[in-house]
Amino acid sequence: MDWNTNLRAFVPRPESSFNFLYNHNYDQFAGMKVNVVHPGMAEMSQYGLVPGVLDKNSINNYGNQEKKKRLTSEQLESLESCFQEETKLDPDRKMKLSRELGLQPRQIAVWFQNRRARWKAKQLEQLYDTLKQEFDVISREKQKLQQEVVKLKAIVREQVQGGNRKQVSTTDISGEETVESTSVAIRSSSKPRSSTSNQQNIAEYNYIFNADDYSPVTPWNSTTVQPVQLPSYP
Amino acid sequence: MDWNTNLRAFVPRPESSFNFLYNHNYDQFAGMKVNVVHPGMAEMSQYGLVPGVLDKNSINNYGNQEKKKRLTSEQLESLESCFQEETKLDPDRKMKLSRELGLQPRQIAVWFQNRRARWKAKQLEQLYDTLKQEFDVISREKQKLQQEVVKLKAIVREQVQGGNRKQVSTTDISGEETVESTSVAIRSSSKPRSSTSNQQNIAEYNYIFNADDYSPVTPWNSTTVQPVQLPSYP
DNA sequence: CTGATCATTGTAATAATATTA
DNA sequence: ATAATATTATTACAATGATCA
Repeated sequence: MDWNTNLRAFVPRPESSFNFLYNHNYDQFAGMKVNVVHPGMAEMSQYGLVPGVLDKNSINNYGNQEKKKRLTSEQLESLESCFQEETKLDPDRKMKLSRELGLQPRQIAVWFQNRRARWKAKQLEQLYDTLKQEFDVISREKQKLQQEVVKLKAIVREQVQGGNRKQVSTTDISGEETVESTSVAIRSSSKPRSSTSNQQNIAEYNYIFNADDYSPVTPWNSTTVQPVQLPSYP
Repeated sequence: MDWNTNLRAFVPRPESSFNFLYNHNYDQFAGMKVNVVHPGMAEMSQYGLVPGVLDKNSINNYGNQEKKKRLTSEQLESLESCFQEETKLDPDRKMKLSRELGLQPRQIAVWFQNRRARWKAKQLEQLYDTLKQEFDVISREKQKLQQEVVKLKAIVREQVQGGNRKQVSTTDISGEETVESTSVAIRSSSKPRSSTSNQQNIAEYNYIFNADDYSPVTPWNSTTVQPVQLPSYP
């Protein structure tokens, strides 16, 4: 029952289509071979007419000195455009690509897998950049707010003092919970490189607005940009 | 540390902040070509090599397909500790390790290369996580400040309007610390869930008080999350 | 050496199929 | 025959090893 109800949620929507670039590797000795992983399957057409292709049902058959890797630029183009449409690879397209590009289905699958992995890394990098920018923005906004709060408090205090008939004491006001004077140390973007944006950050305003006489309240040094010690590599 | 110990019971799904990048819900008619699934390439894989005694993975010798991969935990330990001391690998240590671990010098070098490269990636991920946390924190702080500003302005306005007699009720002020409604529009690391929740309340304050010299503090929703696009990776 | 790739190994998840109570 | 359970095949992904430019 329902062998198909499961529709994908997610659908990232590729978009952006500047797949120019990504074209290094102009064949020349291109392909000419591919590990024939399993001969049983149909086509295997493959330009692999080279001897020694025989194989052994075993998965690996590096027997022939041709470990020729690197797909041709044409193959990459196709794969790439397909990937843009959909990062997932359904059996249909896999076989289609397999035939069209003369690659083993397994290779198609692997390529997509690796592609997704690489994409994830890129995504991460991009996410980091945007987050960083937003962080900077919000940091500034917060600073302004802090300044504003200080000013407002000054005004209030002044008003109160100016009109002594008022009952409100300044302590009542200053006793408010505040998050002012929180050190907003902008983590200097130490992210290695950013092919796209990577702006020379705004590391200079590391100072705190330092709300005058109000208690700092929670030092909050979460921004301890630890130098990131070496390994662990979990 | 142990970051791997080959014999681990498998790390229970990484669970990093980037899971949203994946579907983790395979499907898409997993079956489809049921039937006719050639049995041939069963993978009786299993690397049963004795640690330390393996030879090289040089271009596999005739028919002697050594699929051996995966270094033993012992080898990894050594490599790891060496890496801790120095991420670079000088010829001396390379040879030393080669002998001690029974691996080709080339393998040692490769391991170090990969280790260095992959360590970088991990670093970025960590950076992201920490930055995100900081972002969340600062978001909340900003929220509080906004609320505080609103209250302060209300107070000021009240004082001004109230003229000489009007009093500022302390309750207005004291009630200010209960600003726990901070469901800040934080960029959640999980899927781009739009948080169109609160954060509208404080909208009108901008003019209740001639903000001439008081910084408006810009848009309140500047930190809303945009659906990240597919980065087309080139 | 670094970066980018291709590929393999080991797990987990899941759906269709086969087997069993 | 039917529901529960085991099996099988396939897909996804992380971690790695190794190669190429």
